[in-house]
Amino acid sequence: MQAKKAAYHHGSLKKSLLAAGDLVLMEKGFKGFTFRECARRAGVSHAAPKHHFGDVTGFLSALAAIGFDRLTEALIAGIRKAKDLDEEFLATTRAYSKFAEDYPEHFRIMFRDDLLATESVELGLAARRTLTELTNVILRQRGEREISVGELNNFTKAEDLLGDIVLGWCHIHGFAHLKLEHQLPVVSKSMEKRVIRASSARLAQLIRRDATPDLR
Amino acid sequence: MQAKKAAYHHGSLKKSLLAAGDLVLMEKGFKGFTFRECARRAGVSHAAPKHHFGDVTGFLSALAAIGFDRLTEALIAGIRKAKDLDEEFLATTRAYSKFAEDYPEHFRIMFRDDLLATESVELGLAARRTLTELTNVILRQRGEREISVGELNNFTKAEDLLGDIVLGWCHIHGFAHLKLEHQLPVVSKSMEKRVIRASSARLAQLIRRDATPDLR
DNA sequence: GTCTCATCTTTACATTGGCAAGATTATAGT
DNA sequence: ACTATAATCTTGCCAATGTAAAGATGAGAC
Repeated sequence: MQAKKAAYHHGSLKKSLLAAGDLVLMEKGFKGFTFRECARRAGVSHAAPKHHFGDVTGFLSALAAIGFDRLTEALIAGIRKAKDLDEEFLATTRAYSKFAEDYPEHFRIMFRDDLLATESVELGLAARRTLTELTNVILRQRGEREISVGELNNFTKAEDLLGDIVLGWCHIHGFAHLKLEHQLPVVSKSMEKRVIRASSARLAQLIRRDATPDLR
Repeated sequence: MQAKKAAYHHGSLKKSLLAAGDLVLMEKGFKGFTFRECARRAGVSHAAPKHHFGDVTGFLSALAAIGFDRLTEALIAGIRKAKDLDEEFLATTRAYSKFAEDYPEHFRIMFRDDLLATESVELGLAARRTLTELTNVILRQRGEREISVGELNNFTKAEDLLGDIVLGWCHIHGFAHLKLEHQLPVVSKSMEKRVIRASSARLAQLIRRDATPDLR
């Protein structure tokens, strides 16, 4: 039945470990996340992961990269559904926040500089892909052309654009984070929805107004 | 010399443990934060903390409460230095972010719902004191009278005020968090300063403009 | 066909959080 | 003042963890 018997050399252990870690993170949370538990699920000894990820930091970095990729996809999917610029910024906020709710433990490790190997190129790339998507949201609000991941570095050097990115991202991220950690003064679900709708709309208007002041 | 010899009953163990935990958190970070290490520093056995804090969650909650108190103080101090409303919102953003930099590990556990005992009354109170301070920042921007901690519940029921709080807090918190975890596309220190100054100013203007549209 | 090296296992160790049972002493009741 | 009770703290224990070292296995190069 199973293609891979109990071979001494697993064959695709790295992938299996990542899949296991992904599940453990979702099922048991970061508290129950353990190198040994992941190894058990992958059907190997507890010392096996070392050759593929080094220490726990390296392993978490790989999982965080998966998280960023998933966030990027969630943003793209959310944006696609929006039918105009007003809706798009709100949709981005919602997609970002929904990701945090769907993958809370991923979200938490993704933004834990002390737990990650910041030199990891795949993690850096994944994070930049997400940032590129967010940047493009801002660029569309400003009525400017979109960019690719490779152009990100040049574009963040423009101070006014960076200002809008910070303005937008801080709001989006802050909302998602505060909501995830239950720090928002929640009165009711429906009110929260209206509030974030209004906030997003006002912020989007601010970005567009300042970007094209002559239109008003 | 030392007032308290090696008495079987420590006398003020709870305080000593909190002080020890505070130090451990700052010196070793959350990774090196250990129940036993804190007990060692307080000069008691490894099982002593249980009677005062139950499990680690309870202990962390107490430390998080200290963090919120410190944040509240930092906000008040930062706000005091500002000489007008424009500066005040920027000062709040800076004070909030500076706190995250000064006490990164506290900041991290303060916003980790899964690690804290959400039923802790002292933690809840400390968090509400911080939120009250932030609310008052918004209220002053809107030209309305300030509130005390006890009034917080009533005020967050007003949808337009809550909208402004969310707008302001998400920006302030998002910036502090993203900066702490090194996710902001930083080009240079000076540019970052200018960017956050501009962002804060624009947001403050937005809050004031919408609150008093007749003044424009 | 042999050699080399990456991959994986086994064993070992220091450390952790939590539990349980015992020691000590503060406090309250009489 | 004496005693009982409860709170506080210690000791000893357990299963589990991350990391390191040394050994086993087998894939691929030559």
